[in-house]
Amino acid sequence: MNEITIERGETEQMSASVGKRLKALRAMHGLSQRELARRAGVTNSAISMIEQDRVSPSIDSLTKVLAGFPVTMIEFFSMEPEQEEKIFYAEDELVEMSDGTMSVRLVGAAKKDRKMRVLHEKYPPHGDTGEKMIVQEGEEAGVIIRGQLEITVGNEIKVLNAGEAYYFNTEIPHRFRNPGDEECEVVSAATPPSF
Amino acid sequence: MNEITIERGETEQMSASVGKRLKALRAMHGLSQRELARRAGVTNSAISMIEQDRVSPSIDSLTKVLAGFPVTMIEFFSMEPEQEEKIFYAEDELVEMSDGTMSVRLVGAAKKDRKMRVLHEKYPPHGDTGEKMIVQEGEEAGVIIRGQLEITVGNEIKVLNAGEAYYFNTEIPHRFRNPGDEECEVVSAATPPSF
DNA sequence: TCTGGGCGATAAATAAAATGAACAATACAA
DNA sequence: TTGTATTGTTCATTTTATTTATCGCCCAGA
Repeated sequence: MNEITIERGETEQMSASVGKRLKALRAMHGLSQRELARRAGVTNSAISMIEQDRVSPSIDSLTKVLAGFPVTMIEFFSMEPEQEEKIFYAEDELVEMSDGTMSVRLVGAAKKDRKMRVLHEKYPPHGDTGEKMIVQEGEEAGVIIRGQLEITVGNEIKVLNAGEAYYFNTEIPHRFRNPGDEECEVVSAATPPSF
Repeated sequence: MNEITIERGETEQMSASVGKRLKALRAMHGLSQRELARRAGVTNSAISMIEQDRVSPSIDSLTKVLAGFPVTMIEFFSMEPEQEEKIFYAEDELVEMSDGTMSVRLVGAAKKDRKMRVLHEKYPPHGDTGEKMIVQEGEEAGVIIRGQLEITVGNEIKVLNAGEAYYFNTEIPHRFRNPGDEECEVVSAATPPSF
């Protein structure tokens, strides 16, 4: 096998950005290297070296460092060094995803790499997500604002009224229906976002 | 300072079970230490030592090892079981998290290992999350149902009215305030859940 | 202008992890 | 039985990470 002589660190794959991640995370929390070092029980030098990607920290030391925030290992690796984007949305800026019958407005459509799908929904009288049950990996929750919503989850059915709420795993087949003669208004959130 | 002589590995916190995790993962895949080592491009000795928790692997080498399956760092640290739970919540079943001034009701409080924090909030006139800005890892979104809500995110401030919405990263310092004389009703979602 | 303190980076010394070459224990075939 | 793999482990050595002690820089305050 013809090996190429490489600079240290070239093998890095996902851990390539450990330094950048840590630096960004520290900036977000407004801590200096020394302050973080003190909280984490390591030296500022170690943090300096890690942030420059001049070393690949051991699980032990990275765990210690992250505990200084505190942030878990999972959160750390899930974190995407991101930046600026749209924050506020006027009612007509919410992306309309109407399928003809009901009104569905997506919050944060402009946001790249969203971790949730938040919707402002309006079911017309007798509006329905359809006969065939929905199945997706993830979780969904919502609050009924106005009117009534019949929710079927697995073999459970319930009509929720204004002020009531739900939270379930979307792997279970489910369906939403407005059984009343009045429009039903709902705000829901789901993760991970299916769109 | 009176140090206690400790066995190596006593400092371990969350990384304490790295060895067990790896061993279990390898068993699941039916690989020998040497076979995994070959795929991962490390030595079998390293894997042996890691599985015995006699060393704390560097991010570099653990990444290499996990690539042999392949399994991501996140998946590795996420390995856990799950179960069933409550789906529907009456209005008075939403867990009240009032801090005196404003009404905050948590959807899905009973659900273990929730990935979101969905709230039905009611800000009294001039209700406020306080002077000191909130900073947390994650994302938050919401829809204004009734009244007005002034939201400060970083150095941006905006008053949102009924039907308007927001979506932003909670690492950016932020604050919520009801500037009006009317109660403000909001449904919000955040991930990961802070409680 | 000087001083002191905090900042991040660095060099040399030390501690720890990864390698390479063994080892004993097991299993299985000749 | 013997021989030959394969398993996981151990140890000496090499390589890498972390600490200790500094450096130069910038800035607030005397």
